[in-house]
Amino acid sequence: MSDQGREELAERAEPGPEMEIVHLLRAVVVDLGRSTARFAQRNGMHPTEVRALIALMDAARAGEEITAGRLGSELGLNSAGTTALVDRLERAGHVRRVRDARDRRKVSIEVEERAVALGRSHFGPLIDRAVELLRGYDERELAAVRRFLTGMRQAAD
Amino acid sequence: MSDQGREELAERAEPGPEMEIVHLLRAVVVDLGRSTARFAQRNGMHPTEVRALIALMDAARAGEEITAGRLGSELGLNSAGTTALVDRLERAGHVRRVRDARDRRKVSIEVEERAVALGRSHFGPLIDRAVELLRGYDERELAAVRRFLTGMRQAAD
DNA sequence: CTTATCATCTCGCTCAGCAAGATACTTGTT
DNA sequence: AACAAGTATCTTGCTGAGCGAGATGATAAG
Repeated sequence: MSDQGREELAERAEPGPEMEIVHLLRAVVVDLGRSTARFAQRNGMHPTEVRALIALMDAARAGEEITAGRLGSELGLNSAGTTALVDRLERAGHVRRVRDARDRRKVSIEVEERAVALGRSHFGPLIDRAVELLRGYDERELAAVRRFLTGMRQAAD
Repeated sequence: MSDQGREELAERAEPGPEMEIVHLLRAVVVDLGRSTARFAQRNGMHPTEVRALIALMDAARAGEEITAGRLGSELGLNSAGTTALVDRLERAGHVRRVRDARDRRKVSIEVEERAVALGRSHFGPLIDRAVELLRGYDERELAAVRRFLTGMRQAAD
């Protein structure tokens, strides 16, 4: 037990290459957050609105219809907040409400082309840069990055 | 010009292993954000307050004194918002104000031990998991992850 | 000693998000 | 068919984070 304690202490004192990467990942998360906030502000949006658009585009890419309620729970908003959010997005012309034909209580949210283009204009270059970087990687290096990110994703729960 | 357009279209249609990793990184950012939000809520904090604590601990690790003003600009808040933020953190006992002895206009912010422990209780396991994951990596794999993260950080500006 | 500049704080306001409840539609039961 | 219960969204009134403008206190320059 006291050996265990001493080992842990030593581990904290000596950073090592693993800790460097942990801090690097945190820095990436912070910096991407900042970049997203800048994008939001430049376009008169709240960060939550950007998060909503990203969630909507993700769903669209996966071929899923997304309703107001599902969007809200995805973002951790209650129903009132969700309604207000969709109102703002709709007023800004980023999104449109479509009443579901089968279950007319449901409202599915569709992203306007305009919003997709806007998002691409900001995140496109960033994505291009990432792809460019990764093109120089061989199979084992790609696998290493993939494994690390997948592991971090699971650890976040 | 139309050839260019067709090529671009083809590139979007065929994702490739690079795009998979880009989406994975985005997912990690989103999931870590969610995890941070959960931590904030469980402890009755606003996300901004958590961001502030992280910024303060970063500064402390780097051995820098951080003033109210510097913290505010780090977080993109104006002076009024910064004062309110520090008020809340101080009231919750996460932080204390210390008037600078040399320039008595300045107020440097110091993190209480309690807040450090709280942060460790949530992010500690996540960090441990990351270190554990990376222990299995050889030098080239570590370098690949490091290069990718560093590149993404630079691209975020 | 006066004026300019800087760091922080105070005041009044705006607006995102919450809690509670209303409205509209669907499904199951008798 | 009629009614009750459940589900999805919207409405209302409120709390509180953050902003703009300006006050206060401290330092620096003339």
